[in-house]
Amino acid sequence: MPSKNLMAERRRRKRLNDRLSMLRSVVPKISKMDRTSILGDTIDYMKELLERIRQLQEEIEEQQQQETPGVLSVFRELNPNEMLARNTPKFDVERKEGGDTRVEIYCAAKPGLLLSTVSTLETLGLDIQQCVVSCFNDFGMHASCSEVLPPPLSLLDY
Amino acid sequence: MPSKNLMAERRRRKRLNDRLSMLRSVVPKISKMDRTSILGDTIDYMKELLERIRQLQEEIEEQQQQETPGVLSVFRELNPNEMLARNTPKFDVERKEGGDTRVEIYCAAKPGLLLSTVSTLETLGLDIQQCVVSCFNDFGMHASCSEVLPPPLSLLDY
DNA sequence: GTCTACACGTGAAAC
DNA sequence: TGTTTCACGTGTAGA
Repeated sequence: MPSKNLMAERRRRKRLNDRLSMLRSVVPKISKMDRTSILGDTIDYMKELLERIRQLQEEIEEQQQQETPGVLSVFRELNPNEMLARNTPKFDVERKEGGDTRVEIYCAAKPGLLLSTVSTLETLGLDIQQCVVSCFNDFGMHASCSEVLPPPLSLLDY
Repeated sequence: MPSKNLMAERRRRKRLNDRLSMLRSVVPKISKMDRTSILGDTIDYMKELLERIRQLQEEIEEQQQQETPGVLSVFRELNPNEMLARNTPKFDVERKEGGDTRVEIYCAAKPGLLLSTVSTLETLGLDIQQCVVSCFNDFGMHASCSEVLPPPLSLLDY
C-alpha cells in the first residue's frame, strides 16, 4: 500500500490550491481564472500598490514642504545681488522683563514673508499682541509680543 | 508520436514557474522557497502594503485637516453662548474703485485666527498693503488691501 | 477534430 | 530512514 506518499501529495496540492484561492480573493482584478493569470494579475496589482504608496509618500512630502519655512530663511534665500541692491535688512528683537518682546523687521519683499513671519513667531512661542505691517516697496513689520508659557488666549493662538 | 500535448504541458509548467519566480522576485520577504510559502508570503506582503496605504491616507487627511480653515469659519464655529457673551462680531469690507479694499474685523479671540485671516485674504486675491492688529480681549484687525490680478510684488505674496 | 487547463499518481532529489 | 517538495507524463473535461 504506497498510499503514504499519495496522500501527502494530495495534501500538498490542496494547500497550494488553497493559497491560490486566497490570492484570488485578495486581488481585486482577476482577468481570468487561470493559475497563470492569477499570478500575473497579482504581480500587476502589487506593482500598482507600490506605485500608489510612492505617490502618497510624494504627496506627503509636498505637503510638508509647504510648511512655513520661517522668517530667517527669508534672509538666507536672498541672493547677494538682492542683498546689495536693497536697503540693508534689519531684524531687531528687544526683550523686556515679563516676557514682553518687541520685534522689528525690515527687509526686501518676498513671497510668503508675512505668513512665514507670523507663523515663525507663533512657533517661537511669541503671541502677537499688536502689530503694524506695511509693504509698498520693502517689507516692514513692528510687533509687540508676549511669551506663551501656559497659554492664556492670545492673538497668535487664535 | 503524442508529443503535442507533452510539449504544451511543458510550456504551461514553464509559464507558471516563470510567474512564480517573478512573484518571488517582487516580494521582499521570502521565508522559504516553497511554492506554498511563496504564495503565503505574497498574501502577507499584499496585506502589509494595503495597511501601509491606509496609514498614508490617514496621515494625509490629518495634514489636510490642519489646513487653515479660513476666517469665515471663525464665526461659524462660535456657539450661540459665545456669540451672546461677547460683543457682536463685526466684519466690514469696504471696496473702493481701483481694487483698493479696506477690511475691518472684530470678533472673539480664537486659536489660529490671525493666521487663517491672513491666509484667507491671500486666497481671496487680496494683498495686504498695510494692517494693524491687536488682541487683548477680543480680536481686532484693520487691513488695507489691493486686488492682485497680475501680481506686482505685494505683501501677501511675500 | 484541436487546443487549453487542470488533477492525478509516480519517481527522484534534498534535507 | 522517512518526510517533503518538485517535475514529469498522462488522462480528462470544457471550449
